[in-house]
Amino acid sequence: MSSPLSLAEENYLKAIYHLSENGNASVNTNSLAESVSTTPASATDMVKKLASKNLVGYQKYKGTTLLADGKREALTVIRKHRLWEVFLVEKLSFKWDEVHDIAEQLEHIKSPMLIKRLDQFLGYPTMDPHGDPIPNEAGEMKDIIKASISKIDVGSKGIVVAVENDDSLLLQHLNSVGIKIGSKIHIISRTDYDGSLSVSVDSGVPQFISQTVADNIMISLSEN
Amino acid sequence: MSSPLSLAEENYLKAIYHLSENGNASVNTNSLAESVSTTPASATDMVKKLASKNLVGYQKYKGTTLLADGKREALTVIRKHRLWEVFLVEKLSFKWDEVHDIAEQLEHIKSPMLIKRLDQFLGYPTMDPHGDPIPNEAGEMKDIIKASISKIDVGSKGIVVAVENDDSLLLQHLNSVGIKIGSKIHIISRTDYDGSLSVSVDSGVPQFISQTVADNIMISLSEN
DNA sequence: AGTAATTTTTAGATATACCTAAAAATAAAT
DNA sequence: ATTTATTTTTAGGTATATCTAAAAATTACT
Ligand SMILES: [Mn+2]
Ligand SMILES: [Mn+2]
Ligand SMILES: [Mn+2]
Ligand SMILES: [Mn+2]
Repeated sequence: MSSPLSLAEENYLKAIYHLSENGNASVNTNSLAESVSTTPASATDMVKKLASKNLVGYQKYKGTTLLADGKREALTVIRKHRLWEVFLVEKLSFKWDEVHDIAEQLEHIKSPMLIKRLDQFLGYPTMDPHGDPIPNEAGEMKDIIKASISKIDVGSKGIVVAVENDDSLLLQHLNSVGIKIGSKIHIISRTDYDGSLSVSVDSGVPQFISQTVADNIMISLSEN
Repeated sequence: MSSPLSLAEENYLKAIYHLSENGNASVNTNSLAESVSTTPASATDMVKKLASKNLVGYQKYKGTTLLADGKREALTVIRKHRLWEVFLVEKLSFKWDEVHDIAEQLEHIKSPMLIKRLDQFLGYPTMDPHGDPIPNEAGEMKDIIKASISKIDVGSKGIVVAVENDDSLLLQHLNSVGIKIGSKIHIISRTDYDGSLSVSVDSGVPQFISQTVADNIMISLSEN
């Protein structure tokens, strides 16, 4: 039916998806243009083309919304992007912050079979190295909770997505415990009396974390 | 210095490399056009552009030759293509004959680090799943010998690249021994008296192969 | 050598995805 | 309610990589 999408079309759909907070809100032309690093004039051109393919809804001066097909395409690209990021970090030992640009290229490879096999090879991950959820083939993804580890159930596993304090003493301390953005955290136990935690970092031996420190560590975990 | 090559430019350079038998001979416009599935007019246009970038030598009506820079670029693309083919077969369980089209896309991903890491992840392979040699970072590759397993030293390992006989009884027999195009063969021992062999197929238990059968099995192995 | 066949190049167009500059519509401010 | 500022669209172009049709050069054949 529809010709395969070009790299540019895929990037626009993905940008619209992100800017519309998961495909709900309407996106204005200037933000879209900025998001794909182009001019508003070019964005208008592209949005018209996407509208003619029934991927987005568009009315002059009124913004752009994803239609069902466009949302599906966007989620497919996001799925590929995040799966490749997992591959790069888990299999090729890239760091958390080195993978985005490579994934921006890999996300456009066209082969449903490749993605199926990659997903299997990676053990069907539900979260990427940045703590963002990976859509399944149907475009569904688990809800992701982002919260301080001082407020999360014992037994939970997640990825450090932020440290809410740039005190260099704190950062040095985290360094000594091996906690950094992208670390995998497993909450082993909590002492109710003082709120201190025992956590495993990147599958290592349990580490003691005081509540003061725990308050600053934000992790991302998928519900269920 | 030079702007990154486009996908089209990379494909032309690769085609010129293959058509010129490894960058030596000169390539005529019609074959080049056919090889990249385009018209001779388009090939002429592209060859002019590549010549202006000093990647190929070109004189009207006299054909095209790879220059040093063009050959280097071609070999980089071929290296990437073959490494990705190994990845697809070894890690994602694709069949020998399913990987080419996907590798045609993956070969254009731009990231020297990615290829370095991929190479390491794969254990620095020297041959792709089709028995073709993988150039190293400097563009050098091992010589590949293609010969019948009845004429190859005990201890050698290689990949089945052809079966020189389409007798259905032979093919059925090979099937029962698990030998097919792309199989990894390890020659365990040879009985001098009748030329029969004991070989391991895809790292399995040793199999008995008579000389009559062995004569028909062509494998590809890297010299060293 | 002269003609015919083939190969290759040029000329002129098309589609994609950009751009700048100007016009039009919408939103904000007085 | 005007005026002003911002956003968005249109108009007109550019670069890449294609195409077809026609011209030119080379090669092959009597
Ligand atoms: Mn990313
Ligand atoms: Mn990510
Ligand atoms: Mn191939
Ligand atoms: Mn190959």
